[in-house]
Amino acid sequence: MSRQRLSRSESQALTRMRLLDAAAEVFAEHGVAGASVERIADRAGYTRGAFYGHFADKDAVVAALLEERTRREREEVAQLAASEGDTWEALRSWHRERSAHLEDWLALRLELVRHALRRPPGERSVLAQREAYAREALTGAVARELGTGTAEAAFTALIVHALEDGLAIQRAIDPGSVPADAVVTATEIVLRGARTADEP
Amino acid sequence: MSRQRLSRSESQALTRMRLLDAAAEVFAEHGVAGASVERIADRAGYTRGAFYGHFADKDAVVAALLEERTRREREEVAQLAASEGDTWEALRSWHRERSAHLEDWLALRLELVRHALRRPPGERSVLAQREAYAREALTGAVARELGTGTAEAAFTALIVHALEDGLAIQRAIDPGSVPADAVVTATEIVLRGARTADEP
DNA sequence: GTCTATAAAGAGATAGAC
DNA sequence: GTCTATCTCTTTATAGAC
Repeated sequence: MSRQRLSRSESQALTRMRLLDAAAEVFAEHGVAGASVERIADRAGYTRGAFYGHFADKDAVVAALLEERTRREREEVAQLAASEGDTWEALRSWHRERSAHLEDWLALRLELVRHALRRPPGERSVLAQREAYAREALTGAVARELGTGTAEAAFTALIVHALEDGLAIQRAIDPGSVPADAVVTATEIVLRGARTADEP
Repeated sequence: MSRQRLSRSESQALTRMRLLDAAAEVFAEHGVAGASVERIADRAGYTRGAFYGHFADKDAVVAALLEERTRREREEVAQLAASEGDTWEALRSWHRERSAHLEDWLALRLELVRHALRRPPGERSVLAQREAYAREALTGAVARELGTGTAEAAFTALIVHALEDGLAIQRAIDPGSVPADAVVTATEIVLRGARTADEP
């Protein structure tokens, strides 16, 4: 690598990645439907010709973006799960980091959710799998925290997972009314409630 | 009213309402940016001429829609709060009813959230006020349920409020993994956790 | 008030030059 | 691989008829 001339496939991949990142930004700003191919290419520093050299159309870039983000997230989660220390604490700091770019993240996330929901149920699988995977990881952490099996922990994990979106929305709408670490505090409350439910 | 000929202002208001309802549907299906004025007018049974007779442009109908839905929700919440019976149970059944048209509701809701987030923070007030009002109503109900003051109940109410969006998203993505009454069950868990937190 | 007609701009997608 | 040129279709918004 370093200062060497990029090989053909490397520069190809670079352009593709630049276009993907640009698309993510423009989607977040204007929405998928409101983002023109020209704007995306322009943001990446190219013209439309380059765009169509890498993607068949706008839908293709949405699909590619969803898969790329899903893959990236899988890697991050896998890393968290493999870490030796406190998995729960690791997940917490992950959320804290995310809250720094919360608005951009939420905007893109809502766009991808909306886009997935617009197609028939059978074709929502990429997003559904991403969600399932994230929830599985959370379920493991919750089960460990509560000292129960995964079956009992599943619903609690769902709540925690759902809170991430829900609180992000509330914080984006009115940052003053939602603390930056609301997810962490809320998760503690939910875990306490789940613990109490186990011992009636 | 009844079978009498509509007055001028009545028929005017009727057309406006039809256009608003049509806009809500089309926004939910195609997104605000993906919805053309012609589609909206067509859905309402008119042509674009009628549309431009009532709204300056597409942004105007989004603003009107947000205000109209906010007003409608305020009335519903006010009715709930005024009802003699168990306010909490009334809120629950409200959620249950909503889950029937969950996808449509969520689609429109996410569109309006996205649209609000696309403008500068100062201009998000209509949605922010709507959220604040809903949360206030919830805070009252939570305080009564926990037997605490509103200050202590505020954060718990925020969690419950956020869960509504978060669980709706999860259920829309994969209905099989989220029970229809998940909000109710989750709320019970959260309340239990909040109660335990009060008595350390 | 709502329709039809139309002007003007924007966007998707392809073809050919380099 | 990426650019410029171009074709076509869609959309916005206005103007004038009824």
